[in-house]
Amino acid sequence: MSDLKRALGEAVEAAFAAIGAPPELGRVTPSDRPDLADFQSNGALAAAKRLGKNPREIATAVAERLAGDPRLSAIEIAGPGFINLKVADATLSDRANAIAADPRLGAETVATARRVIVDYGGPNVAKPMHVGHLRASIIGESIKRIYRFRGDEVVGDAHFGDWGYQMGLLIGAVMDENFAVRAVVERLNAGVHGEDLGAFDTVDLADLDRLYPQAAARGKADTDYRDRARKITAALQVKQAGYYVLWERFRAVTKVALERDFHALGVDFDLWKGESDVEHLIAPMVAELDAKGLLVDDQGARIIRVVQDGDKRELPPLLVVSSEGSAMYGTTDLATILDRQRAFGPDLVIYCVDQRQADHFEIVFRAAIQAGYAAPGQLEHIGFGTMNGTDGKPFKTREGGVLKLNDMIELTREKARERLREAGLGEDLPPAEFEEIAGKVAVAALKFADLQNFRGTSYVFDLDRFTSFEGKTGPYLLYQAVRVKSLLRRAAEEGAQAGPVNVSEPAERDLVLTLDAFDAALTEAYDKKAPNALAEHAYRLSQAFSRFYAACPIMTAAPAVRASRLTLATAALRQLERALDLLGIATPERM
RNA sequence: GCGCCCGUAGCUCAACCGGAUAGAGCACCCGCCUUCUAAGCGGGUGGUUGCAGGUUCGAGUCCUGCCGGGCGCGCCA
Repeated sequence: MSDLKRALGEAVEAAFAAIGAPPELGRVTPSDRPDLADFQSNGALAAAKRLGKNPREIATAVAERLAGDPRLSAIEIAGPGFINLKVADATLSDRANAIAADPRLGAETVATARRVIVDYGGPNVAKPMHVGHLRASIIGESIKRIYRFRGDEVVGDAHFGDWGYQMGLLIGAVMDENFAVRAVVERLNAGVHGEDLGAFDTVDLADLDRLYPQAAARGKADTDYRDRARKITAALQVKQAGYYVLWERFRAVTKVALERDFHALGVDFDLWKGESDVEHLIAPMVAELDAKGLLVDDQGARIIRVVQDGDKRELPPLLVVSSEGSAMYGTTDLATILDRQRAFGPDLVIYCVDQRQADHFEIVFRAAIQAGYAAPGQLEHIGFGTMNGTDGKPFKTREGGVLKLNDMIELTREKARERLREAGLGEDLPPAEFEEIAGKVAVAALKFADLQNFRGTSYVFDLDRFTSFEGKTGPYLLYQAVRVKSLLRRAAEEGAQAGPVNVSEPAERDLVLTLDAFDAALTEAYDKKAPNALAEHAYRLSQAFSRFYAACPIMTAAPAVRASRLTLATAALRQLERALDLLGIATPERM
C-alpha cells in the first residue's frame, strides 16, 4: 500500500514522460504552502532548463494530462511553474481507512531484508554511565528499532568495554589500596591453588569509580606507574590467574549497575558481548595479518598502514600490537569485525559512537578491508555530537563533577512526579502506577529532547528546559496519546462504534495528510540513520491530532460522524504509539 | 600546523536530490475550560540564515576566501 505522496508522484512522473520530459523530475512533495495545496511538484522548473522551454508551458501540459485524475480535486499552476495538487476528500477518506486497517499504520518494509548489527551504548567496566552515554544509548536503540521495523534482521550489541590498558590501571590501583586483595592476586599469580577469594567480594563499583580517575591521571603523569599498568594489562591479556580473577569481579559488579541504568532507560541489548569475548581471536588474527604482509614494525610496535591515494592528509596507522605486547582498542575492534563476520555475516554494521571517534573508525574499517574481513560500505560509523552544558562546554554538574546517568534519570523522574501532582493528574491512582507513569514521563522527556535534534550536531543539555514538559517535549506526546486512550475508553463504555472515515473538516484533512506522511518520515530516518525525522513526524502527528481534538467534537457528534472520527482517533493513536516505540519511548495508559 | 564538523529569531533547535512567504518550541503579548484530560487550542511580536564574493531563472542548502566556535591528529578507550 503506497502513500499518497508516492502514488501521486507516479502519476505526475507518467505525465512528465508523456510530454517528453525526464520522468524523475515529476517527484511530488508535501506542499510548502498548505494554504494553496496538499502536494506540489517542482519538476517543471528543472525540465524547462533541460528542454529549453518555458516552465509554465511544461507545467500546463503536465496539468492537462493530470486533469482527469479522480483523486485530485484541484490542479493549479503557481509562481514560475509549481504544480499544486489538492487531493479529493474521498481520496483522503480512502487513505485514512487503509491506514486504520493496516497493522503497520501505512509504513512499508524494505524490498530486501538485510542482516544488520547495531553497536551502541558503549558501557565500560568500572565506570558508571554518565550523561555522555545518554546519546549513544538513545540514538542506537532507536536506530535498532527503526531498522527492525523496516524488516531487517537486526542485532543490538552493547560492546562492553572490558579489556585494555584501563583494566591494568585499575587492577594496579585496587592492589595498591587493598592489601588483602593484593595478597590474593599475588598468590594466584604465583600459581597457588585453592585460594580464598573472599577479599575480592569487598571490591564494589564505588571503589572502582573512585579509583579509576585517580589511576588514569597518575598514569599520564608518572612513567613508572604507566609502565606497570601496561605490564599488568599484558599479563591480564594472557590470563594470568590473579589479575584475571580480579578482573572478573570488576566485570560482574559493573554489569549489575549498567543493566539497572539501561533498564531504566528502556534500552535492551540482544548481545552483551565484550571486548574480552574476542580476546582468543587476537593471536591467530595477528599471525594471519602478519602472513598477509600487512603488519609493519614501527617504533617497537606492530602497525597496519592505511593511507590511500586521494587522502587530504596522512591518517595515522592502526596500532595492532603495542610496544608492551598489548592488544589495543583498534585490535579488539578488528577482531570483533572478524568475530561478527563469522558468527552472523552482517550485510551492514552500524557503529553508533561519538563523532570524535570518526578517525578511529576510518582507520579500523580500512584495515578490515585490507585484511579481507569486510567489504567497502559494510561498516558504517554513525557519529553524534556531544552533549554540552548551558555554558556550551561538556556537561558538568553545578559542583563541577560528572552527572551519573542514574542520578539524571532520578532527577527527571522527581520532576515528573511534581508536575503530575501540580496538574492533579493521576492522584487517584495506586502508588505503583503513579511511579510507573512518572518513570515513563521522565524517559520520554529525556529521549525526545535528544532525538528531536539531528544526531550529528552537539546540543545543550538543559535540565530545566528538559523537565518543563510543555511544548515540543516527550511528555506532550504522551499527553496526546493518553487523551486518545481516555476518549476511546469512554467510547467503549458508551458503546460507541467506530466506522468508515469520511473526511470533511480542515482539521480532519490535515490529520489524514499527516498520517499519510508516516512512511516518508520512517524511510528518511532509516536511510539517513536519523531518528529526528521520525521524532518530527511524531510531534506533527500529535499537533495535528490535538487540533483535530479541539476542532472536532467526537462523542457529541452525529453517529456516522462520530464513527468516522473514532476511526481517525484510533489510527492516530496507533501510529503515534508506534512512532514513539520506534524512538524507544513507552506510553502509559493514563496520566 | 593539518583535517573534520558547525555558525539560522532573545534562547534551544528544524528545514525532504537547490524552489513560492526560512519553520517549531521556550520567552513575551492577546483570546479560549457549565462539552471528549488546559502538560492543551487559536492569534500576535520576533530573521540581511556569521561576513564577502561566485555558479544558477532561483542558494540556509553548491563553490572560493575570510571571521568565529567545537573536535580529532599512533602505544587511553
